[in-house]
Amino acid sequence: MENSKLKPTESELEILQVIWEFGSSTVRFINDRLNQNKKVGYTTTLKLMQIMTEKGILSRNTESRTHIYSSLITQDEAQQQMLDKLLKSVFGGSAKNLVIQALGNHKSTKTELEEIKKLIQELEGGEK
Amino acid sequence: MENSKLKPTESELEILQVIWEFGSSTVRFINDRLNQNKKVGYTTTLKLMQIMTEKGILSRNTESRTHIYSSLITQDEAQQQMLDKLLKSVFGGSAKNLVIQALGNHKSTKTELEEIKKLIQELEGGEK
DNA sequence: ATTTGTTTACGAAACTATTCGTAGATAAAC
DNA sequence: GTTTATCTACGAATAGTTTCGTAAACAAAT
Repeated sequence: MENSKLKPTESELEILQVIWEFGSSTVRFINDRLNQNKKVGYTTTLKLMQIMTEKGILSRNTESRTHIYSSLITQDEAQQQMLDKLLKSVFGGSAKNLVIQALGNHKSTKTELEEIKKLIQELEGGEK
Repeated sequence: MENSKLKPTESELEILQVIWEFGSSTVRFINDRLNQNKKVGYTTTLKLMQIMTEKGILSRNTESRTHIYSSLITQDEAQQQMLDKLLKSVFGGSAKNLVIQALGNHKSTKTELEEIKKLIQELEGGEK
């Protein structure tokens, strides 16, 4: 309920992704990771992470000289929030359309499809 | 293949949504629509639509004094593109996770769920 | 014809996001 | 202990987005 309004920017999401995948990290580690995809200066990443800390997206442990940053928002929260936004802004609020696009255009394994089917069964059971 | 790189901003999406829903429109019409949700000046909307035209997101018919704007990108294209981005940036590329979140947290009718199940059947049939 | 209203064009202000250079502190290497 | 490398802090430049005021052209109303 606290951070319900937080919407990470593009660059901030890239940083969050690293933390979500590898856990709390240093600026160095994250910057190295980012540089596997595109060139970005160390102080750029540092600055971004400092800003994110001010915004309440990250927290940091400053005990040692090299600070260690953690995410204050879970991947789940971010997923939920951004999905909501996309749903409203581009899919006219229809989850069905979104799901159909997602399934239709991105290969999913048979196992994955089975899992989704199972979920649908449960949902159908739960609703009247 | 032309506009594959176009990523509409927040405000631009709001304008596109109106055009997608009602078809080619004037600035006046779109601005009135937008003002049903939030206050926004006429010239603000005008300016945005002019910029969108420069970017190649909209085209316009200037025969009469009151210009008529059309979208150069379809809702489908926008959906596909933004879904891709969301998938990569927040869902680690897993369409399954995205679908599960979408279905789990947004009420869908039984009919909708059936349609999705049908789609999955087709997909399973098509794949080996 | 004059006033009033509507439209486009233009420019610039306000705000946000992104980038990085420089300086100073601390640690590591020698 | 001096040099070298690494780190944070800070400020500022750049770029992108959003906002709107003003002016000029034109149309409608009177």
